[in-house]
Amino acid sequence: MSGKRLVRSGTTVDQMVRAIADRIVTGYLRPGEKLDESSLAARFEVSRTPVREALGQLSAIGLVERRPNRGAIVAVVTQEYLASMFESMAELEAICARFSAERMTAAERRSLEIEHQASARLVQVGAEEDYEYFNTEFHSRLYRGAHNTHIHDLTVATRSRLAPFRRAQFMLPGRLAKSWQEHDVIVTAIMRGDAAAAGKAARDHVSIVSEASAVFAADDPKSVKARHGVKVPHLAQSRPPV
Amino acid sequence: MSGKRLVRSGTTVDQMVRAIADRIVTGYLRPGEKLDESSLAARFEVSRTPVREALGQLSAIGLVERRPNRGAIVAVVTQEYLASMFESMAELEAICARFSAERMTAAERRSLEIEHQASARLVQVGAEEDYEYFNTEFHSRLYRGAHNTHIHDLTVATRSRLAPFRRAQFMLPGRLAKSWQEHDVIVTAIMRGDAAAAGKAARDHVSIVSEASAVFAADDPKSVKARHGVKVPHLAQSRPPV
DNA sequence: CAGGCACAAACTGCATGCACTTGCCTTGCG
DNA sequence: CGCAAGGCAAGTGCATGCAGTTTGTGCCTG
Repeated sequence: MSGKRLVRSGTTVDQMVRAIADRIVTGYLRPGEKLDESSLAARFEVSRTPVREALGQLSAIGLVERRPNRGAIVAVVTQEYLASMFESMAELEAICARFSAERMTAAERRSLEIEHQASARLVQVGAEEDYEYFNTEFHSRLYRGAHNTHIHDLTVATRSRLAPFRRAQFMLPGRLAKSWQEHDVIVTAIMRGDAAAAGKAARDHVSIVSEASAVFAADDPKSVKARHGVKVPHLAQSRPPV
Repeated sequence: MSGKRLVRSGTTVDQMVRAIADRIVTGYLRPGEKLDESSLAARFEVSRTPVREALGQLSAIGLVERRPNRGAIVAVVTQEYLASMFESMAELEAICARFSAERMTAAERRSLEIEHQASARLVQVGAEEDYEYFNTEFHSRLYRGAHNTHIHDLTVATRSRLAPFRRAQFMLPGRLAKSWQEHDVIVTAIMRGDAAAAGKAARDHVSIVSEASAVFAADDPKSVKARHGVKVPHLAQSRPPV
């Protein structure tokens, strides 16, 4: 029984959405795990109603899967769907990088470069956790630098859905240096205003991450896709891992 | 009033989501319009609970906007955010077209070509409504042809959010012929397997539609509350972080 | 006469209650 | 011993009730 009042902002439903989403994105709740309304309600000391609404919203954005009359589970992502998300991510990042190369203000470019250089030290000392923070920040800058709110939203949403699978690559040796060098290519292209090169570099960067993570998919035949209706993933990203 | 929708599939909440989303996407409910829980509940002859849940889900996917303790309204899209959606749409369609050019099966290519040719007649006789059906079908084929479920989802979602604004262009004279010709460029590129050309053609196609529709945005807070003007630069139209 | 101020109506947000569905386990029968 | 039917517990889905908040209106005051 650790967290009760985790976040005090917003309505109870909002808090539930954040709390549950956070647990899914961070991997604390794993794909396929059952999400019992009563248990969650008891766990967070609220009634079932806000929990229900939260599950409905999470289902709408694709983080959980709801079977009518049969409860909700953390969305199971098939190998195939995971691959499609990584590929989408590569394309979305490529778009952001392209736009960033064309549209970032002088101030944005400066910040990007400065922060990027600052993170170089972390690579040398092998500060994984701290680097991760800079890494998240780096990508966020790219998304914002595109100066396109909707692309930003789509990218952030996709990124957060990939988060549980991305953490897999933490342990790969030499990843930090490699990541930094890839970032460096992107930054250089952006500073030059070379949209095409920035796009390509960003796409390649994600593709490499993808390969390192793909192993962790559950290639369950149960598909999370194949559903009707408007399904619009919209999820702002959660706080960087502390 | 168009009578209640007695769709028997799914739960009451699902029906509400579909019913309300439908009214928003088709423009029957307009941006800024208030969505009163009690009224909707009475209107559809259910209790407030499923209506509430539906509004929550629609809010999660961005179709409606919720102000805590102050009710829900159909999401108001600023000129700027609309532009960002159209631009995103162009990029997403470009991706789909590129992938389609590379990945469509022989059968998919054949169907695409056949249907496309079939719609040529409709242009000649000026059958707007019928052409619209083929147009939708055409784009859907592109999205599916990309063989990437997540990109498909993102694209469909974005498209549905743009639907209310897209309908504006119906009335432009000569649009049918122009649209068909643009489709033709895309089809030709896909048949050739020329990904780059297909992508460019698709992007241009959307861009043109965008110009025809942009006029219909509600960029000033005239019909809506002026309080919406308080916004942070980049997160102008974003929903509060989940 | 303008500008609050307070009260009231309306509405949202959450809790609770109840009916119905599902899955499991028992029990009876072949 | 296997299997099917029935009943039971657990859990979901929706309705309703109540408390807290917001908003509109009329009155009071300067």
